[in-house]
This record gives sequence, C-alpha cells and structure tokens, in this order.
Amino acid sequence: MELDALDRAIVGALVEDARSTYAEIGHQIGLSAPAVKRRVDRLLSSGAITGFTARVEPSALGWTTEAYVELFCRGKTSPAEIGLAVARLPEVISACTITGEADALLHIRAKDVRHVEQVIERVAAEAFVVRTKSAIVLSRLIDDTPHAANAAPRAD
Amino acid sequence: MELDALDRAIVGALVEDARSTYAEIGHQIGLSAPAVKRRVDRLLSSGAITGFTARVEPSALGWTTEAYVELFCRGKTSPAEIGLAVARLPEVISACTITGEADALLHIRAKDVRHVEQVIERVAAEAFVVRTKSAIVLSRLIDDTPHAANAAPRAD
DNA sequence: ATTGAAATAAGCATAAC
DNA sequence: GTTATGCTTATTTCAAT
Repeated sequence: MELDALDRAIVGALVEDARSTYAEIGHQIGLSAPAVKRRVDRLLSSGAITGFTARVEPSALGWTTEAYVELFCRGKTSPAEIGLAVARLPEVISACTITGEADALLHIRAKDVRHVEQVIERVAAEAFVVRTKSAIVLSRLIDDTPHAANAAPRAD
Repeated sequence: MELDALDRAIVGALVEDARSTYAEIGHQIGLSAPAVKRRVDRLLSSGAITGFTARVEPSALGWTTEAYVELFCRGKTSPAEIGLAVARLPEVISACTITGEADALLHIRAKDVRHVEQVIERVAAEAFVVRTKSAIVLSRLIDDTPHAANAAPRAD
C-alpha cells in the first residue's frame, strides 16, 4: 500500500499522541475530521498502523534493569524454534536473528540484576542454546519509544 | 509513587489498547468511568504513563532494514557525549551504554542495507568512536511493541 | 481520600452531498 | 474531499462512603 504525504503526517501525529482527536489532526494538516478518520481507518485495515498503546515508564512498574543477550545456537537451529522458545518468557521484549558470530539477540527487561540472571539461565537451558553472551544496560540514552522523528525515513 | 492492582490493570488495558474508553476499562476492572479517568490522570501526572502512541508497521513507512551497532569509544567518553551525538541521527531508535567489551549499543532502522551503511559511517565519523561492530537483523522474532504481558513483572 | 451518579460539554460516526 | 446531525464518550460537579 502506498502512503502519501497526508497519510505520513497523520501517522506522525498519532505516533506523537495516539489520543489526538480527528479534528486536531485535521487542523494540523488541513483536512476535515471525517477525512482524517477515513484515512486512519484505511491505515488500520491496511496494517500500516497496528494499534494504539500507552507509553509506560518501565521503572514505575518495577522493571528497573535491562540487558541484551546474544544467543549462540547449535547446528541449524531455525529462527522459528528460537522465537517459540523465547516467546514464553515475558521478560524478553525483543528478539531477532542476526548476522555475525551470534545467531540471535534478545532484549530483556527485569526487576533487578538477579532477575536478569534467572532469565538468562532459563534461556540457556533451551536445548538448542550452546552459549550466551550478555551485556547489562548501564544507562539508556535513547528510548525505543517512538517519536515523530521516527515516523518516516528522512528525505536525504 | 505506588501503583496498586487497579492502577496496574489500567496500565495493562491502555498498553493493549490506548483508545479503550474509560467505561470499557472500568467494566473490566470493576470501576466507574470517572474513577478510571481520575486514575489515568494521576498515572499521567506522576509519570508512570508518559503518553499514548500508535503502533506502526515500520515496513509500511519504508523502514525495511534494521541493525545493531556496537560502539567502542576512546578513553573516558561520557554517556552524555554519546547520547548527544547519536540523538542527531533519526535512524537511531535506541541507544544505551552497556557492560562488556563495547561501550554502547545502538539499534538503528533504515531504508535498506545501503542506508544502514551510511548511518554506521556517520556514527563512526564521531571523534570519540574508535571502531564499530555491526549486526544486521535477519528476521524479527519478537517486536519491542509493548503488549499486555510486558505491562508488569510477573509474580513468580 | 476515593468512589459513583447525574449533568454538561466535547468528540465520534455516519450519513448525505 | 466537506458539511450537517444523532449518538457515544469525556469531563465536571456533587453527594456518599
């Protein structure tokens, strides 16, 4: 599906504040409220926008520690196999297979360092995991919480 | 600030769908709409909830490639210095300092592999960067888009 | 201090054009 | 795409626990 400049502006506005009213967004981009709603509905049904969520301060919920864990897997472990295994752990907030020495990279959030260790142990207990290599996050510089700037690749 | 069970349920509901009505949330947790609104307002002003955002499919916006870049910095480069430098690049959607050999880890999104290379070049051009080590994401298994399961540490 | 109920104000959804 | 309209939701007020 093709997104024009207005669609991208709408996405940007909703990324910045998902609770903006259609009228507010319309005013910003020069469109009426119903026109904005129709476009939002279209963006939702096309899958460009997959939903709306609250931005939460992890520390407020007790998630004070985060870590990245590289997974080294045996032989030809499939991405699906890894995904299935780590999806069971709620502490894993992101996982992907990658190029390089390691096979996969996990991003985990936990209550404290001890909790991080428990999660790593659980991951390492999987049959396909040969070894892991972890790095604890010291200070977060840029959050993955989306902002307007990340709504579209820059023109360059 | 202390969050009770009702607050956590509200946060969970809003993480799952930021456009739920107060009445819907109230029905789920056994509270009236105004009571829910008051708690949401409190969660917002206390900073537990920092805002509401749209979940966007990156590929729909042209972000088809992602990578993780480890930064090895010279001497005693401060986290603030790294943060300031990478904040200028819109492709950097996450950045943190970490334990281990590398000093920092960046998560970047780009239009294609060529674009990833350009971003790495720009990062490497910073005076404090000694070298970088990158891994291109092959397949994403778990998204960082928050779901209900990630709204609170599990009881254990 | 926090809640629920009622009343008002605001925004939404759907029509029609 | 816009304008007009009934309907839902948000928000305020107030009494009660």
